[in-house]
Amino acid sequence: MERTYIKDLKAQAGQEVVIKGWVDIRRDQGKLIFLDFRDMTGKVQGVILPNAKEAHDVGAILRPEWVVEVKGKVNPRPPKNVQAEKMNGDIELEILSMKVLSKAQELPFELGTDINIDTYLDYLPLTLRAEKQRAIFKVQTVIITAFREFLTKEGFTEFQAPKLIGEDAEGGANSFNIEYFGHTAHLAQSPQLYKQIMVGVFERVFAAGNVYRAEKHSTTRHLNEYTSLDIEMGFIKDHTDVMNMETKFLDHIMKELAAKCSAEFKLLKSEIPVVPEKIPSMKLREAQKIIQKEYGEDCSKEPDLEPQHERWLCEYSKKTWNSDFIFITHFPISKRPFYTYEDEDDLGYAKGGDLLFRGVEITTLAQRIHDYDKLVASMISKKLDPEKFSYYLQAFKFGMPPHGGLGLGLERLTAKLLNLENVKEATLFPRDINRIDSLLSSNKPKQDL
RNA sequence: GCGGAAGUAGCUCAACUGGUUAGAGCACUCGCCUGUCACGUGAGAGGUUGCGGGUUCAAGUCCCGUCUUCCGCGCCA
Repeated sequence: MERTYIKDLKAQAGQEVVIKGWVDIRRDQGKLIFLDFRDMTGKVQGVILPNAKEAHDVGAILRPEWVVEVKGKVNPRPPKNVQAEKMNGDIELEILSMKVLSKAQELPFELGTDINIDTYLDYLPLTLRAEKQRAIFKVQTVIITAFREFLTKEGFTEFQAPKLIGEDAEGGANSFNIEYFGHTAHLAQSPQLYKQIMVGVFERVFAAGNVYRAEKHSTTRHLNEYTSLDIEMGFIKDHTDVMNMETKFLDHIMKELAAKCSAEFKLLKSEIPVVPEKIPSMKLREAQKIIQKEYGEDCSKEPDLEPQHERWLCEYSKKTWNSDFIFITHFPISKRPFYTYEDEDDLGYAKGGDLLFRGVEITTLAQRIHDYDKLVASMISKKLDPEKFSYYLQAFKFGMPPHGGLGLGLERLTAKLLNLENVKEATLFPRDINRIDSLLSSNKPKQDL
């Protein structure tokens, strides 16, 4: 008999069907045993009636996470037992027979109960199965898909940026070194240089891939491996074209989430933000004045925003313009990377900035220098050796349009969208300073093998 | 790297100013239960209180060292 997915059971009322999945919960009442089953499409309650002897024998030994094949009859529930708010709350599967496809050991904890984050991370192959985690990563998939859809429609071409980088790594201090056939190579900190090269090829490009930062930070918003959603576009007027493009793709993402993930947002008790037609935007110096006026802290001499400042500005933006988003532009050019374009009308400051969302920075964007001589001069002023970037510089030697782009931290966006306390909860298998799965964790729990 | 907090049963947590045999809920084992849906219910098993040293008649509790984790900061997305 062919497998029926749990979401389709209702249409099979009165019929005998076979479902396959996991045991979610067992409620054993002796003569009556209730079992909730889960497959990729949903959940359903099964009931073993007293006369189903063989099914009863199997049902009595089943435990959570056992994998089973169940033959049963789809029945409407007795009216007083209907649970209208639940999926399949008006039907149940009368279990006729069951086959155990795989047993599960005793669980270290009940799925879905509160556990500490280190326990959560120690047991990811199990904890990721919980309803909350599946909701988080479904939302994340919808974000990526919507990002792809929108940009493709806008004429962007997706490309795969290399993760193995030679000498021309942007920074150096915070890149991972790897042994590469007798040389030292690096893991990519960003697809930046490649996406600029690709502007020379396709004008508009994007990439969604992992990047690596060898930074010894330990916060709820940092990862050593994260997913960067990157775009780069040619023939722009200035950085505001990039800001407008980001506004539009964020709007599309939020609309897709509203259409496809309302149940997930409800489960995670979070609201889908509205993207204003024009996201509030101000220069760093204006933002610093607001901080002084509203919050009484003088940070006007600082070249950057501190995490507390970012939280304040988001609070202010929400209060003043009812926006969860705010752009802060024109950071000192001296603090930005060598390829950043200086504003001719505001010398010393960058044509670009950050996008803040619900208290954290999720994007850095800018117009880039497209003139070969200016770019080389900028490298030299930053004490970088143009020789090491000769490969990248070819793109500029051979003609590049004015262009700009952005990078968006997928896990930060996901975490803030869903009110998650730690960005690690928005990462399937987070890498941090003391964890690659369990490999770096010296006091991990002893596990039965 | 710096600062703060914490480490007690498989998990989540209690245990007062040091004082009987370190407790509870969930999970687990063995029963009872024909409408549960976090089922209920009776009993049971489960501990080197992270590790090492010290003070004390007595240490989960106080002191020193050490390891680990979480949170904050710098840096960043």
